[in-house]
Amino acid sequence: MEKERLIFHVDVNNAFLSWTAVELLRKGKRLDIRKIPSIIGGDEAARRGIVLAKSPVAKKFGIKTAETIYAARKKCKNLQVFPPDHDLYKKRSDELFQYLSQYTPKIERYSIDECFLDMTGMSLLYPDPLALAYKIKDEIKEKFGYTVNVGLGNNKLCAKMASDFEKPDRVHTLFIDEIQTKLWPLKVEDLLMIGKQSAATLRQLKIYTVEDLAHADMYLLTKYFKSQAKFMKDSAWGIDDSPLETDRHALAKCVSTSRTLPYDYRDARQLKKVLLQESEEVARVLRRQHQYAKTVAVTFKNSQFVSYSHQMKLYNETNVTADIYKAAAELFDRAWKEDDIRNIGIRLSDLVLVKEQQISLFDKEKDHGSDKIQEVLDQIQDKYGVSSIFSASSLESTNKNTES
DNA sequence: TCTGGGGTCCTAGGACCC
DNA sequence: TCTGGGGTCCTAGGACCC
Repeated sequence: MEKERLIFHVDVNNAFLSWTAVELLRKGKRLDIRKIPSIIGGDEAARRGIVLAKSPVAKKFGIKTAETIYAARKKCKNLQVFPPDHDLYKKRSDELFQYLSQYTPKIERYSIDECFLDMTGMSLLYPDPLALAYKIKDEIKEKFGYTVNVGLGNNKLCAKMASDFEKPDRVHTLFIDEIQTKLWPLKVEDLLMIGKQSAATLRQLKIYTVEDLAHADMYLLTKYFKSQAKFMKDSAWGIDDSPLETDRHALAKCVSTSRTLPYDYRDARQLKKVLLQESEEVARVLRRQHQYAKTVAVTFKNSQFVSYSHQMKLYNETNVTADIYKAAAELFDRAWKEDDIRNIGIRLSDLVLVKEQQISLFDKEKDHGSDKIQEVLDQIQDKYGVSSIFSASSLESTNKNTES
């Protein structure tokens, strides 16, 4: 018989807001913004005005993550809005990951503020899992000044569902023998991977709770959810065999970036200029990870909030800015509907770790040469900023096509 | 002062091949 | 005379996560 697994899920409560609160206190601010109606929100003037995180008090006013700050203010007049600080969040996230790594090397960084820990077979070291969970929770509070929820389960799904139960600053379990009492009473949309669309379809099928889903007719589910049906039904029974992905980041499957523009652009040159900057950014991420991309995509969101995209497969994988920009510019020319563009982005996918070397020795040498040059350029840019050197030539040469 | 940004995975349809 | 069909690759779009 296979041994039962034991998984912890650690989830920072209101991460962006908590981390900002701790930082403000550290800098001498008296007020703890976790205790007032407050949110972390994007820059409204830059048209990024949505709620990124909310305090428990703000939540009581009915404020929801991802809604507009405008809407949030309507719900709460004296709402305090603080800007995000992504560098700070990255630092806090690294720090937390380092701290948790002392308990097990089998740790998955699921997102900036969530980790899975595989504590299977560690009963000699930690005979009481629940006590360990409380220790972790309390240590984090004492050491770092913010609270977390810890969920325990026999797999990732259950651990994650458990950490979501009651917040903040709590430890919960959802072991396999607790599924019927703790999971089944929940609304079906509370289940991981059941979003708005799926929930709406399920409602039409008169499936409202996780228990309803657990007993739903498989034939009916399959008709509406195809291959997802089995996954959904398994979830309702707390079944999940997925392994921890300890090197998730190193094996990224895609790298992307996009910008909401300060106003809607309708000028090819202006839009391509943004694409060039974005090409540089995503290319550098690839180079840092020693990855190469085989597929390049350009994504658009127009003033009507309609999204569309075009992608193409390259003959040779690359992480060179000029190659990526060239592909992006070509895709732009093919795809852009000459509408007003609110957001434009680049996505690189089909990533590989090692470049498949080209036919001749000569090509190899050449590639090595350009890799070296690129490395030096990256170092200079790291030191003096991205705008210090820029291959303006690549912009000029590709721009000619659309100028006229 | 309306609606972010970075990801993963799946599906459907067309092209192409045998 | 009445239109196979399975497999693979590629692209566009969408659902879902934090």
